[in-house]
Amino acid sequence: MGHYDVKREVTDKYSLRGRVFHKIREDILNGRYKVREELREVTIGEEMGVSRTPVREAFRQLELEGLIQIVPNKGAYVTGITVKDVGDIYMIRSLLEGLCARWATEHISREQMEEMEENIFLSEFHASKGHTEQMAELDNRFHEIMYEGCNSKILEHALKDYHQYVLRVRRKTLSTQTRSSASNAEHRKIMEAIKAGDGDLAEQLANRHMLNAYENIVENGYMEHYEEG
Amino acid sequence: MGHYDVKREVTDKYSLRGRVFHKIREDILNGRYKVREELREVTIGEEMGVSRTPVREAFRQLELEGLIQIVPNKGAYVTGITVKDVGDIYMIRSLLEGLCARWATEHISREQMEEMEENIFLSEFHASKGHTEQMAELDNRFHEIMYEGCNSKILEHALKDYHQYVLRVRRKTLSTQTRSSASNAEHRKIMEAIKAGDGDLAEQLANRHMLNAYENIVENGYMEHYEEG
DNA sequence: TCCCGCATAATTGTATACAATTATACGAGA
DNA sequence: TCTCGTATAATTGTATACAATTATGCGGGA
Repeated sequence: MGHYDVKREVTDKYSLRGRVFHKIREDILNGRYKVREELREVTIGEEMGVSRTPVREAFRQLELEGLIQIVPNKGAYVTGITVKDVGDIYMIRSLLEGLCARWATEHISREQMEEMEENIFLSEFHASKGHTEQMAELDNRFHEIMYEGCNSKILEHALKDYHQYVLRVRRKTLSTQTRSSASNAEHRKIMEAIKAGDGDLAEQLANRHMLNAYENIVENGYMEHYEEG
Repeated sequence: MGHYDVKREVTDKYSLRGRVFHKIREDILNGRYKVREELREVTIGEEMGVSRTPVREAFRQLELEGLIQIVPNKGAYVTGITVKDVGDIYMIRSLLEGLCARWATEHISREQMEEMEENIFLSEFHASKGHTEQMAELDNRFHEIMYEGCNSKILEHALKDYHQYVLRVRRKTLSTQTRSSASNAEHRKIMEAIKAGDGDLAEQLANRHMLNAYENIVENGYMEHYEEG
């Protein structure tokens, strides 16, 4: 997990290596590359019209992110997210989102607070209309606002990382109306606790929010196509 | 992070990139390269008698480990840890080490348990002799055993990351006799809780262990030469 | 048929050449 | 003297060539 440095994350996209990195990452998260699939340097290079050099460098980064595994002199293989991994991540997130909510209570800016309120307002509107796509987008954004509002680059980066990592599962989860509405209600309560300056409550609610999301995933069998763990 | 992992860690050291990676890493942690110092590809390559290619790949890995920062088209700079970063990491670690201890209680293997007991035995021996170097090494190892024993690749990865990240501070901390002894005592209690199968207690103790370590750092001003946050 | 060994191909590891970008130095003009 | 612009050097980014390693296929022998 790379720490901090927002600047780089942007600039990176304009180098070939950065583009290769982001593309492979997306392709893995979107399921284009299957688990255990071997990624060849030349093949990917040809696909993107670049040489092996930037591809190799991207591989090294992807390995440290845990998305692929490089066996020396052999190749790069897509690592799978197991059912257990998803569970672990939700447990970890439960703790960290709680901490994040607590810190956000202390450090969130006026603008961020306003965006959060607006986010919930909009979510409730789209919920009443059944706009699942927008709701999913707003749900993601709610968490990002909180990450940014906690005033900790380290925690923000860690949470964004995990958030990304379980994106495939989340997309499915939020497509169901009932969970999405429940999620909205939980967001509102978290927001209100942050606004009221009640750090303990905010932490507890954010904590519970993650556990609820995970329970929903398990109950509905959204992980059925993941690896056994 | 599957079955190939161990092989790679070993083989890695016999590739040029692996050697470069480990050497730079050591040099940064040992303070040979100062914060904000620029690392040049050719210079390091010449020092080690290799070309830029393996050096560049090592840089990409070091960046994700958070030890250096690469500014596109400019260079690689040794990153500084801010005082706030260290604090944030210890708060995050407090939560995650707690979770790790709880999970270790449920999943630690017989061999790992034995190594943990041996670790504490040895630590106490070296403490009585005043061998600070060995004590620091054993302290690090204690945590790694717990990380490995929690049976979660995700959590293990995250904790090893943070562990490594604050290593520079830790080396100073553990060089003081008093904290080191206190740390030993806390390790023993954690180990006993794990062995007794008391997950709640193990979590609580591991939690407290991190907070104590952090308090010690703050009280003794070990972060005075770090960046302002 | 099965298994071994060797030649060949495919793939990764490293070095080098060249392109693009950024830093530096120096002189002209005010 | 100071500032700006340009030429030059230094450094990183990418492509390509070659070396080392690993995979593949085929023939011979039991």
